[in-house]
Amino acid sequence: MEYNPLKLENQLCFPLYAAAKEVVKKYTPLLRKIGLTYTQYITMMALWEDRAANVKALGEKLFLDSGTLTPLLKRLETAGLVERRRGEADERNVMVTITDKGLSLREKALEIPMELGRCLDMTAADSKTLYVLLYKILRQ
Amino acid sequence: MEYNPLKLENQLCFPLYAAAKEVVKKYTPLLRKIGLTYTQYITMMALWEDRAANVKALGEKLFLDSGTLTPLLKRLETAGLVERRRGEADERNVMVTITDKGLSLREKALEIPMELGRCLDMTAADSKTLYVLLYKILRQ
DNA sequence: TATAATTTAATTGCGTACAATATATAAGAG
DNA sequence: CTCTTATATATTGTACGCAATTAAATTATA
Repeated sequence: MEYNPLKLENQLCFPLYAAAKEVVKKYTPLLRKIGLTYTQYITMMALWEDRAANVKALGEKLFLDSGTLTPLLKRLETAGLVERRRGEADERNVMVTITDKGLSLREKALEIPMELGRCLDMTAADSKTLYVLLYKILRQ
Repeated sequence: MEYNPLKLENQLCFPLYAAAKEVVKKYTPLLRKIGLTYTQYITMMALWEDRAANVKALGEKLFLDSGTLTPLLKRLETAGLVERRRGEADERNVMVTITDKGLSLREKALEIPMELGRCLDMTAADSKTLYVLLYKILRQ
């Protein structure tokens, strides 16, 4: 029997693609409670770490481009979670700053990682291995 | 220093989400040559294995629902790669059948897995480990 | 066997994703 | 000090991706 490189079962990318979607799907009902999508959630996570960043820096951190971030940030702004302001020194930059409301949302989000962990059910060792391998891919 | 569950660095889902997108992005220029998106590509892969399947079966195999598949399959039909026909025994089903053109596209796609492998650059052992872990997630 | 419950796709609405392009600002070259 | 080049966002267009709903066909049940 000849090896078939186009068999779904022989793909590495397919389970990567599918697993990512399935896990994001598990987040959805949890994030709904705090009114965020998954992409908005990781954006807020970046801003919970550093209260301000320009679009470019956010994009590099989150692996997203302005085509995704600009409308997303406008939605977060409409929700009162962030502010967007053109940079004063360099007007090409748009500084995104988290608001008090955005900061306080963090308290409500604190339970989410643990709740998700419960429905993911992987050993610590497997999680660590997976984590390392995924960052190997991201570093390329 | 207290453990911060909401740090991007401490997430497992984030690199999963980001790596999946990055890998799909690597496929894009290769798939463009044969006129497919990544999702269309895995759909064709399913049909290269089994020349016909209904939407439900495709959805289960590919982890996609009809909201994604219906318009995607219509595009593949417009491109002449598949045919869609209501089932005769059970008219709820829509049978998707690959055309000759769809079958012959497989030849052009044969190089893609190897080309991608070259720009992914993981050891066989790492690939295998990752594969197993991703399917652990998918089985839940 | 009439009716209720289930199943299968399609549709709707919203939010990503991203390539390609446009626009505005800033930096660099001559 | 112009003119070119580079940089940072925004916009446009296409294609997902999925929750929720709808519609039609089938199956189960009283």
